[in-house]
Amino acid sequence: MFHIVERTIAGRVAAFIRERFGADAPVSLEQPKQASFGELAIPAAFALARQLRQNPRKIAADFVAAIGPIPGVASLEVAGNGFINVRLDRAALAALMVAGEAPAPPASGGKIIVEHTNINPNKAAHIGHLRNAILGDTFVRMLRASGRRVEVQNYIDNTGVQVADVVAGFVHLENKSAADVAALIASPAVRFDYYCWDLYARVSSYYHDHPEALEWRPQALHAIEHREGEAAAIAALVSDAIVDCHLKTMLRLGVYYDVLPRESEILHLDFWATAFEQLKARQAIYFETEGKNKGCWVMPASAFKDSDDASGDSKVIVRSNHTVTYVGKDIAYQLWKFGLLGKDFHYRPWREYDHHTVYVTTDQPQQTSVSFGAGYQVYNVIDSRQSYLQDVVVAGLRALGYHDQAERSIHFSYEMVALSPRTCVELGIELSEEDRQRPYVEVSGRKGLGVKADDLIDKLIDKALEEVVSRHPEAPPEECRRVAGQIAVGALRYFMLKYTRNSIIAFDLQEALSFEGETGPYVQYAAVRARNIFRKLEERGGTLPDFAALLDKAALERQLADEDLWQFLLAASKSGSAVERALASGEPAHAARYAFQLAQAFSNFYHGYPVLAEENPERRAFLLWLTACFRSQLERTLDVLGIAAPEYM
RNA sequence: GCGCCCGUAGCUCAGCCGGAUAGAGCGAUUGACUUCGAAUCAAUAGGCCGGGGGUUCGAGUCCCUCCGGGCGCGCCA
Repeated sequence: MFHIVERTIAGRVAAFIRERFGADAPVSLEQPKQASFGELAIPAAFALARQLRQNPRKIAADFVAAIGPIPGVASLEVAGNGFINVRLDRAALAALMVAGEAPAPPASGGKIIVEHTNINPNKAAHIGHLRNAILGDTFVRMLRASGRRVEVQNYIDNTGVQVADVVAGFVHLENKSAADVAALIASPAVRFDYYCWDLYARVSSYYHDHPEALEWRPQALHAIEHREGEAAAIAALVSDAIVDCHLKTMLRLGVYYDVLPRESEILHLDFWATAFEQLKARQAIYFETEGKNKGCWVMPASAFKDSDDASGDSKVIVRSNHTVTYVGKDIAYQLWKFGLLGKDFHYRPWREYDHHTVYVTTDQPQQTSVSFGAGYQVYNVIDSRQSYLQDVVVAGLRALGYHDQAERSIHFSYEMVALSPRTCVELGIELSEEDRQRPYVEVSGRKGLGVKADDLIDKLIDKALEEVVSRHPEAPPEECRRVAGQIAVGALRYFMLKYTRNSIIAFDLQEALSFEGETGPYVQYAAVRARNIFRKLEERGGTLPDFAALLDKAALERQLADEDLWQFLLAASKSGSAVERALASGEPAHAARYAFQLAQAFSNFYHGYPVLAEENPERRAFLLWLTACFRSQLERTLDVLGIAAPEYM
């Protein structure tokens, strides 16, 4: 509700600046440092001062004198050396809220594609993947909450080196046939993704000890690419089974996808050939005739680097053996995402969730009429280590003349998840003396180490279950387990979200398992307590008062004269504003922080104002109504973060 | 060597386009359960915002430089 008022004020101020000063300054509203300064501050006078070469304080004074009344605003005051502080009409804002939140507008605007997760389908997911998926999924939820149309893609590299290595392991180290692997997948006694996790580690160390074995890799890759023989059959079995494992893991966290575009279809539908023709025709790449890249098609360094010196290394797109690099395929894929390739996949349903179907690409024409891609804007959630390659992809678009699309290709980058030294020790990872001194240890490069996503979730659930059972010994076990699951997911999602994207997370088991302080469970607990007040009311045979009848403008005016109550209401009105801010800054962490602040405000309110014990009827109605506001905003914000509000805790 | 990121309280981090007295959580110390459940709340201590220069009415935020740390820079993906 608050952001609607915010928007009204910003619009009115911008219009006023236009007509009076003839300037088109963008109007931003800030939150004043202190609550006593009012609810909003307009710093516009500073920008105008520079333009008009006048004292900002004087401009602010003129401004306040001339602007006239603004709906929802009680007063404007000049403060500091040129701030204009806004005091809202408390009862007016509250009356809007009593009348009810305006219905969410239908999804509008161009389709936004968010690609995330993108795990190699050759082994179980680990904590680094969790950060990717949680970040991507939360961003998707934020976009949808603000009325954007979104399509979620999870790219599957089912023909790459990592799959090939596991295939080589099955063939050469384990002498398994496709039928053996199929039996392994079907066996209830085997966790296939964990099995492959270990096998992949074994293959890697075997390569290390027997370098000659490395030739297995190109053999497997060739077989997979041409769909020949046992190796190709095993590769298909492995990647399909592992994709199912990944989707199941992500489902535990409430992460869903719309479509799984696969590398195999990019190959077999000749996406690259089409992109290659475009790149050659527009001279975005050229055939190198000399130097170390002789015989390759390359993109000049000047296309993707700022420096104008041509000395930088150009990027090979097509190798001298005529095969295309990863970046080349990625350019083709990015073109498809914008509907610029002039080609499309075919699609078939892959799996069915609650009431949601995930589609997968196929090279065979289908009956279904679904379509994907052709987005207006594209977010690629990929860790920051790949920013160089992402730059090359965007440069490819630009070199083809697609400047707008290049602008709307956003590398939604984030830093890695490392482990804290003590967590390494706990997991039995040997550390050098140097590592022990570091704040964190990067571990994902060390094959077979690291923390599996499902293990972590299980550990969190066990811990939460202990706490739930100790508090509710009488509750049925399955119910406790469900609540524990919600708490575990809340803890994990919040932990991954509370850091801004380019902060390295030093993952610490103890810290992640802690349910106190700035955590998901803290926010969940606030939501539970808000709900409990209404449950208690019902248990005592009370009924919900008619808020609209009891809380007229005069009543709201009386109640909101209490500064603390006004601050509480204000906090509870800002969820829309917080999501918009998080979206604008591209930081889901900002939404997470708001959730925490809201929960803090409620806990504070909870202690200071016994709602049900209140005897004055108007006051009691108001406190109940405020509780309802807190409750709906807490639940709404948790939902945007992908965190459930449990029945009890 | 080149490019990108980071350096803020003992620890982990916020700090929105440059604005008012730099904020949280954890840890420490001290209080609050006969109350709508203490997974909570209140209070205290803790800061040369890595160093130095600049830009201006005004810098944690922008520019330069130095120091310290991380990550990239393949005809791997």
